[in-house]
Amino acid sequence: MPAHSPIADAGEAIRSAGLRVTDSRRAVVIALDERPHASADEIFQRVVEHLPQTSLQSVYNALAVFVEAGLVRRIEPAGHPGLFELRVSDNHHHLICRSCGAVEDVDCVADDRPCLVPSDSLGYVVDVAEVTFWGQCATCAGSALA
Amino acid sequence: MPAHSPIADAGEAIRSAGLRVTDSRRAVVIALDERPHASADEIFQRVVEHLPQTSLQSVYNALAVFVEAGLVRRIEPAGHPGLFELRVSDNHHHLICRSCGAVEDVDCVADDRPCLVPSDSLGYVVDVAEVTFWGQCATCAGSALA
DNA sequence: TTAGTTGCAAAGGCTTTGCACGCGC
DNA sequence: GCGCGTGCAAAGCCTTTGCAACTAA
Repeated sequence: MPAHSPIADAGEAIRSAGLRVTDSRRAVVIALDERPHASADEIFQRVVEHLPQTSLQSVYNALAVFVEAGLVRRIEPAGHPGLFELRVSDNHHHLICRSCGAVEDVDCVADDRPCLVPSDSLGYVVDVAEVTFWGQCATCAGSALA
Repeated sequence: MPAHSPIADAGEAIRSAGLRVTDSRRAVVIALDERPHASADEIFQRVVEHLPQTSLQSVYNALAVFVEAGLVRRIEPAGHPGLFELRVSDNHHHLICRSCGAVEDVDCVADDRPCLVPSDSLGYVVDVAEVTFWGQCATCAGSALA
């Protein structure tokens, strides 16, 4: 398992988003950095390991604030609890396994980003295009020969 | 408001999906046909107008069965209750207003469907690509000058 | 007839809210 | 010191589940 280049300074990331730095918030950022596409509960489990007195509500609270500040992005696979991911700047999409719920990042198909422009914006001011590919991962597709 | 060509025969649509036809199911299909992108509760409200004894659970039940049978598609805008739509055959995407929650259908950008193929499928067997454009509708963008 | 559906009720999961104490700045 | 953030608790919303009576085929 790669060291996936841990975040340099979680506190700095939080501060530069204009937010106050606390232990729990730092722990949430680190947990999210270590494991992208984690659910609120998974993040909570990880945070508690280091800060046992942390509450699940604080994690939700931190996540809500991060999403608001644009530090974190929330994705919600239909039928599964919401997932959170740290990286927000690049334009990537998601590949989700219907069977096991695994989530993978994939880059946008073309560099002129065809997916980012709707055929008719109907007067809408569009800021984000979210693309989700649904299917089965190699493992699940292999075990289910249906 | 156009008559949006009401569904010819709701019962037939249900039957050809291999399902048993009941009053509530027909009412759900009609409600969905009259108002695409409706939530389970909205559908329930409409169904109750004609079939007062119908329960919300039956609506959920019918919707679940329809989704399973491929008659209905479920979309879930982050932070909002799940929405349901009848048309499933064509390849269209959604434009969602963050402010008022309005949902519009938009066609896929290109006819060779660039959005349907991830840049790297990582061994996944992809069956559906879901594209959601987030933004603000003309009305909301106009009232909020932020 | 017979299996599939309904209606009623209750539980369940995920998430948000309210309030007093404590900590970052 | 001031105000935001935390922790604890409880409520909230949306959705699913269980079971007896009913209805489509």
